[in-house]
Amino acid sequence: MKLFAREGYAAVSMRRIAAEVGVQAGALYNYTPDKQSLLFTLMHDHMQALLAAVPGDPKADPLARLETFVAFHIRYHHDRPDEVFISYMELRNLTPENFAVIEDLRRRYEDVLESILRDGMAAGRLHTPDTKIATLAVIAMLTGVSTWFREGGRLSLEDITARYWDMVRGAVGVRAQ
Amino acid sequence: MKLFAREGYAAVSMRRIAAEVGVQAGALYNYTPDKQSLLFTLMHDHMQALLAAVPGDPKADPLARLETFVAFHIRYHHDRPDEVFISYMELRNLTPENFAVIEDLRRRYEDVLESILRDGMAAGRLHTPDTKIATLAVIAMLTGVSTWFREGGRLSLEDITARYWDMVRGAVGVRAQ
DNA sequence: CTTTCTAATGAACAGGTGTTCAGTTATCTG
DNA sequence: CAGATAACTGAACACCTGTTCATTAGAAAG
Repeated sequence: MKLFAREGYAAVSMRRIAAEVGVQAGALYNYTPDKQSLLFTLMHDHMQALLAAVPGDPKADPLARLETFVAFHIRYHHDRPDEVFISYMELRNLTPENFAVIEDLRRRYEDVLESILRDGMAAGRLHTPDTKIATLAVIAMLTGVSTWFREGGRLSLEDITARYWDMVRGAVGVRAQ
Repeated sequence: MKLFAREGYAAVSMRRIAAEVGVQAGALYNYTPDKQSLLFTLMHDHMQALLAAVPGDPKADPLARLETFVAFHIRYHHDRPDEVFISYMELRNLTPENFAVIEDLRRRYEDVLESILRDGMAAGRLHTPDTKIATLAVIAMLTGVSTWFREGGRLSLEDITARYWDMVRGAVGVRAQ
């Protein structure tokens, strides 16, 4: 995972992976049928864990759920930079069948946010003309944090989360109280 | 560019590039000193063209400039999917020196948006506690369009641009008139 | 201590990698 | 037309690629 994240799937050889864990290349094939499965397993495990971890209580207040989602997304992605990086960068190195599986999991994650936005609309707590577009925009915005945030900078992750919560509220038309 | 965008720098060989343009691999070296320069030139040209094309009249109304920037970013990136994809995905395949050059150009592009936000704040037309964070959030949000937008879908690029202009306004705290 | 089972090695396979360069072919100039 | 310049080929270099497999080493069980 470290090597794939740092240098990319195509640029890392099985021999390098083997050296990293202290064996010869042949030994890897006791654990994976091939290199492709290695990549797919990393991405699949990550997406499964993401879906299992995302909080989603349909009975709670939509705005509270939205705030929870924003904080969750930023924190979860921040804590797993390698997994996140691979899952966004190495999609094109998956076989079509494997790609379809990951795409489906990703869509299900997006659906969590879109449900929140739809419930928020129904409850009149927010106003956005297109919940699908808003979902994609919010996720792109939040995921962007992991491309530039580094510990020890001007702002803490809590500061960042507060700023993004402001921006998300504005973007999806939450009226001031 | 097509091959790098579609399959990735590391996965494409000089022989494949040569075949694509109808020559032998050796002939490519009449035009580029090495493969790395090929990648760097693509990215460098793209970033230079982007910076040359971005509209930025400092005397105009900040809100009008912001709307222009949003429409420009979406349109410009939509029209150059391969360049955009390479410039975001292949950063790690640049040598450190080349990476620094591209990073600098990217920062200069971000500065264009941040200037607009700062002027908007000074003019009291928008309200965002951190223009740097807002800049990164807005650019991530807008760039995300090119990862999912396909011609002929439910919405036209003009529809999308209108929705994103709504969301950007909300995100950076533009008060309703 | 021997047998059984698991796990790792290291060589081999068939092919691919970026890059160089002497030699050939094509194009342009006078 | 000949001469000069430019462009391209194709072989070569030294090495790396994912994957397989007979053989060896290590650990667990009886």
